[in-house]
Amino acid sequence: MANPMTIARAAEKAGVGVETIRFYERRGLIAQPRKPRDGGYRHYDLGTVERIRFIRQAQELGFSLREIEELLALKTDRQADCADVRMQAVAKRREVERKIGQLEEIKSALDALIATCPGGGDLSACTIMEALSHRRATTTPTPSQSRSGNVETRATFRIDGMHCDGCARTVKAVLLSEPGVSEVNVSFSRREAAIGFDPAATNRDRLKQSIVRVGYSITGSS
Amino acid sequence: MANPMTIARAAEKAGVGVETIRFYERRGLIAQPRKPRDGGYRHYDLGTVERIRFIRQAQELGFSLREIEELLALKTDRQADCADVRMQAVAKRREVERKIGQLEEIKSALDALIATCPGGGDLSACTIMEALSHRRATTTPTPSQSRSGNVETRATFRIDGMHCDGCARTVKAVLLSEPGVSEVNVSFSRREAAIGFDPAATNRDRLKQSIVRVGYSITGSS
DNA sequence: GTTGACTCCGTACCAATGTACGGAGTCTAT
DNA sequence: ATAGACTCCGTACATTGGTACGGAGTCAAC
Repeated sequence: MANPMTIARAAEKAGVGVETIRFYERRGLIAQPRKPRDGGYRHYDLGTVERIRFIRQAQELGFSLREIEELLALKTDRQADCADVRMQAVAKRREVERKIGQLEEIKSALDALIATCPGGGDLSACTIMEALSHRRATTTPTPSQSRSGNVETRATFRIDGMHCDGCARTVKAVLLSEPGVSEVNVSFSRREAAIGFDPAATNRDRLKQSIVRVGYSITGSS
Repeated sequence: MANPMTIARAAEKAGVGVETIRFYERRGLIAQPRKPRDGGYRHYDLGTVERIRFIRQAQELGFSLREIEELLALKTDRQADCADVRMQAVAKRREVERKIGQLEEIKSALDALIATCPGGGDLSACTIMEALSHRRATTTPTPSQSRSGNVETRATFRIDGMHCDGCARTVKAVLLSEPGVSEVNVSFSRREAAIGFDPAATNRDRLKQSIVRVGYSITGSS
């Protein structure tokens, strides 16, 4: 072995800093290679470099180290199924979508403020400052949660990710295949699904999950 | 004075916790009212409550405490002009827009991953894990990767099953997530995909497969 | 056989935005 | 006058993802 890979070389190959590797080792994301028996420096192998690259790729997609830990655990789990991974990805997409939505709201609010601003002059006339002082929160109040008996219940979900009527049909079919669902209307144009179901046989969360599992996301419900 | 406003009441009026007020005081965002001469508890006035509300409103619009500090400084500055405030708002909007763009990119990448995933089965077949292990960073466009001396090759596929522009975008995202693919144009109206790729990294069959896997079919190629 | 680069390890620190704790003082109602 | 609630103050902790430092050991080259 002419040139064993020490930590700095591994870091370079993986595109991270030496301290970052040590940090990942402390976090348990990667195993710390054992020192050679005769002492001296640790030797890193390509598998570890690969693992670090995996971590960075996942980070770029918005996964946190904690989530990546789970992904890596799946990797070595013989029982693990591709569906597990897919669910993580779908959940993450939903999260990203939610964040985008929030930022869009912020942007509109800023747009509105900027639009009304006279653009100059005394601060006392500044509509932005004015607005910041008195604007009401945009956050929605708590909806009342009426836990019903076994009467037929209705739910409406706002769905993101549908591209066309074909997508809407897929969603409808999936919902109809769920137990306890009696009636479904999915509108592609309104991006929503209206569902009638028996609360004794299923619940909103199960319905949501069934939609998410086929690759769409729920951005609201009523 | 019947009922002086102590910190807990101020906190409640402002909609924050007591500790948060203390924290803002330490940060210098709000002044700490002086204790009455006879000792005892501090009295808060409505101006302070108003100021705290201002802070929270600005936070909701994405301003950091540091930025809010500047905004608040402007507030008491006789020289300050409305244009200063407006500039802050415009800068913040740009920042928000940039963040949205980044998240959109992440979302597309996730979309592509989710779309290619078989949705179940052994992990070794999981395209998401596969992609995370080998996906090239999106941050490095590296357009002139001509290190291999390979010729860029072009292919055009005729695709069946696309319903809308959303489908076309899906196909595009999927193709771009394939290794070796440098350029993709998918036209929904013409039902075709034009692809530029590195023949050393992939081939026409792999590209076709990636399209078929997400639910479309190839009816011709050139 | 020494110099310079690198590694090892523990620990401390960074940013941002709070939250929590503990002990002592104070206020208010009964 | 005493219980219970509240305040004051300083300090520590939480979260996320690393960076930085310092002293000691090790390796390779000249």
